[in-house]
Amino acid sequence: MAEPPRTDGSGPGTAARSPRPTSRDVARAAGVSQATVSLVLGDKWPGRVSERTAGLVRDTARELGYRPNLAARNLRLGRTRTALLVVPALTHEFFARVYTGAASVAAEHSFGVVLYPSPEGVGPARDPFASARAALDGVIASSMATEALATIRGTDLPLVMLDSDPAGSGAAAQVNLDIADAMRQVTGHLLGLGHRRIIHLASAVTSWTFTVRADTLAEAVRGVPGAVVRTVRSALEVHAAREAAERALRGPGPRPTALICDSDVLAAGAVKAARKLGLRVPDDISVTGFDDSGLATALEPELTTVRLPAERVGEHGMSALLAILDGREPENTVLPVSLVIRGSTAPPPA
Amino acid sequence: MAEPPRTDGSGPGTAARSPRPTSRDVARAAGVSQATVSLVLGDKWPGRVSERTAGLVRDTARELGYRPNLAARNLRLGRTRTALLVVPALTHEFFARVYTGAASVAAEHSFGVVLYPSPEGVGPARDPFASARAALDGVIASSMATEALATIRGTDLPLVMLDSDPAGSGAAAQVNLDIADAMRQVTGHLLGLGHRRIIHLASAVTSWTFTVRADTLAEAVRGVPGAVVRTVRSALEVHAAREAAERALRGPGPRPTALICDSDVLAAGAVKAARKLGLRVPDDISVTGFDDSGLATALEPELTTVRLPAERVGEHGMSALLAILDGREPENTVLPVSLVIRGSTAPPPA
DNA sequence: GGCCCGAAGTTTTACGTATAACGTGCGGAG
DNA sequence: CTCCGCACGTTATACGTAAAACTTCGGGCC
Repeated sequence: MAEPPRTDGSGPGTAARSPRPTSRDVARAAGVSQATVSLVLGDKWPGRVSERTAGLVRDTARELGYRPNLAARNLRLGRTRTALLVVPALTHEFFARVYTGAASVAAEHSFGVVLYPSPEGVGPARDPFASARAALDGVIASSMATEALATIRGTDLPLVMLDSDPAGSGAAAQVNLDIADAMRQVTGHLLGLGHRRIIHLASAVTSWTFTVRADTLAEAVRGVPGAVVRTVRSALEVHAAREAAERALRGPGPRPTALICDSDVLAAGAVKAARKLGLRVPDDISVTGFDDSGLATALEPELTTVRLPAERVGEHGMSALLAILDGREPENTVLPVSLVIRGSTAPPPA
Repeated sequence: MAEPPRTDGSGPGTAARSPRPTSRDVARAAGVSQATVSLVLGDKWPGRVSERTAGLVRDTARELGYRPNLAARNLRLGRTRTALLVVPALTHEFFARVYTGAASVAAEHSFGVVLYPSPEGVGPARDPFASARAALDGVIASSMATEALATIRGTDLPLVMLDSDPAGSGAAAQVNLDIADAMRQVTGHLLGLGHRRIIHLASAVTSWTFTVRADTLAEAVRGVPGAVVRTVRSALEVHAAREAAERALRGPGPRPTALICDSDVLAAGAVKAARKLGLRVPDDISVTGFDDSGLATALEPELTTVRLPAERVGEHGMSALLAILDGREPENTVLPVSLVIRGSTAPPPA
């Protein structure tokens, strides 16, 4: 015979706890059947139960402090109204904002969002699904979280990809940022100011967006006489960026007059490198960021940067997933971005 | 009779999906009973099943792509190995790091962490538990997430509080940062440099830590001749902080020579305010931060700030929760902090 | 030979919920 | 009066898993 959960202290999760009341307890206390309780509390069958009984049941449930057992409900329904969001790291403001957006749309539809921040560096690459500890209805994954993608594809869960190659991502839907446009705007801005020697300070991670950025940049300067772009890569961290930028600025030949950075963090490093070399920003050298994170306006001068609608990415991702789960056709979105011109860019020195 | 989940498209979450194989399917395919499959895959009863059979089952499971249904497992076991982490907002680096720490310890024990970032401003205060969409074993909550606390206390879930008043938090365990010591270190550093007129730039949210900071600060300057601290409050945002700091610096009487800020974000605003008033940092005015977030080293000068072991907070919080669930006595921790002296502090002008 | 024992499975059960299927009175229409 | 239909409940299942309790079989021991 199966035994009830005991308080045998045989491992985490087995401590004694006063057992939560079940719908059956509520039923007993209210003098109705368990089904009636379920009917009332689910209130999706209007008129199925008389107001009198319904009120009684609701009161009883409140008194007993009844909370439906989600595990049981999930099992019964075969779905969980829970989505997995796979991102590289939450400490990157962009992804924290993506989560926020996704969670807010989810909440509107009584969905939950559980995170899988793929472990950086340390620790073995774990199984996103086991780690989530929740039965999932679908997955939203950033293409940046490269390690986890293989595992995810191994399931038949509906998948929405964020910022991934539109061709062959294997996802049921995609939400992309118009990165190419962003790069065109940045380049246009700098070329317009008169810059010709440009450094592209990029993240060390080669993802789809890196390729797009580099390619767009190359194409944008093509045909502009004297314009040259050199790509330098760095870890996504201020100090690493400072060193990379310093090396680049110290390189042989005429000094570049502008730095296009793939994130505000990298831009912060670039600014520090410039200062260290005695260059004023923006008088001697222009710097652009990417993300329009909190950093952008905290720095001095404030960063000219590309504003990314991070929350929108999460919202659209979640909406697309909901559409899929609903049997509707999901939208593939390309979200517009905008260049925010602040104080870190100016015409190059004469 | 109960019906199986249908693909009737009657709402989100009902889309057609190839049904996942169950342990029974694996059993059938392997020619054993369902119980055997469970026994093998749970592998916690060594020797219970012959190696031959076990291998067969494992192979079959792999072939079919079997993944245990967590909802069913959770129901059966009456626990979920899932904890809820309640924080104000993930976009604050500190809390993102707390999450990271908690999630890493959780992962080591096959636990999951689901987040409840209490909605800021917009939206009705939702039910953290309903929103989590997961059956929970316990809760770790920051005292900053004031709104959600009442709901949480309404349950009998084991609760670990972060940064809350040691007296009467109602939690089974606590993890605190030694905020008082931090404030003493900061004040000592500034007083030692010769500062006497100090502004305390604090967050607008009145939580336990605010009280501790203000009190400690007041006590630290007590008895130091001529030393005075004035508290100014601001939203946790660069621009708001800049304005608040500017107002404070423009106030009547001799100008303060140091600003103690309750977060790096506030410090960034303070630095901007100083610059706007034509004051050099640190020559004319000193500024200290709190958190040692990415901002601290991105700014120029780099911030003298209090380093908070955010990840440790999450780790200890999770460990304490695991201890409770395990029936062990949880540790109440007070984590040490350290002052990191960088370039934003110096002796006051002569 | 009788008996007990361990090994290796299998059968059975319960977890708590949602809902299909099934009563059961009562009022009104024919 | 009969019978239908509605309003309001109740009964009975099934979801997939873990594990206790039971079965079967072969061997060792006295």
